[in-house]
Amino acid sequence: MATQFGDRIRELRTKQKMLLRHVASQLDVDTSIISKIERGDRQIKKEQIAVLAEILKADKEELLTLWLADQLYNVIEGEPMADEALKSVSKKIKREK
Amino acid sequence: MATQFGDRIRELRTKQKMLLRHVASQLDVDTSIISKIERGDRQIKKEQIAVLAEILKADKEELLTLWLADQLYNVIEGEPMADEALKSVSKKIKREK
DNA sequence: TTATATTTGCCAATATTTGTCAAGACAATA
DNA sequence: TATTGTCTTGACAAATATTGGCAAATATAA
Repeated sequence: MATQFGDRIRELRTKQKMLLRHVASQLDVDTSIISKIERGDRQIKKEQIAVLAEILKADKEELLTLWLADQLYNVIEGEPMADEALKSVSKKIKREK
Repeated sequence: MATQFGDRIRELRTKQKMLLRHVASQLDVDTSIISKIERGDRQIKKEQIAVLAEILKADKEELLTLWLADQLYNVIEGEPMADEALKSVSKKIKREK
């Protein structure tokens, strides 16, 4: 299962003609980790997102938003009550503002 | 930090004058676990929700929805991009239907 | 083919989650 | 005050999940 985050960072990387190992060495992990993250096999750790954004010269907030959306999706995937739960949370954070 | 789920099941339990140990023994866990779940100190396991709904004679879907909302909230709590991420996920699940 | 890039499966280390137990807080009441 | 029953809390161990590295397999390009 692909992730929005993974698809996006692969797009960013390949458009800049960077190799997995370029990203990997800067993030200080094995090449295979980046491969897995891009393909949605693994989730990147939240703290790594900002670093990755720098490496890819990408907007940190954009990547974080995509990552959050993936996390949210993991929670509600396949849940019949997903819609209700999402609405409830939306209301809650609006109240908080 | 209280949870919607915890608040609700405590309400259901006390209104029926059930004790923590009544629920605990039926769920086959220690009393302290139920206490913590009600107070939001711990998350209940998803598989336990249906069982708990039976114990409390509650609507399974209602409890599951509350639980999902709590999980979603955990993901986006304190995130500036929470709103965007939520919208993105809502759209995605609508497309899926 | 050869060389390079990416993917995949598996492993050990680490981190997180789960439940138990024991001690303590609290309220009701004898 | 002492006792009883309920609930709460923290420390701990066991079970589970996550993480990254390695090496082999597979793709891609020249």
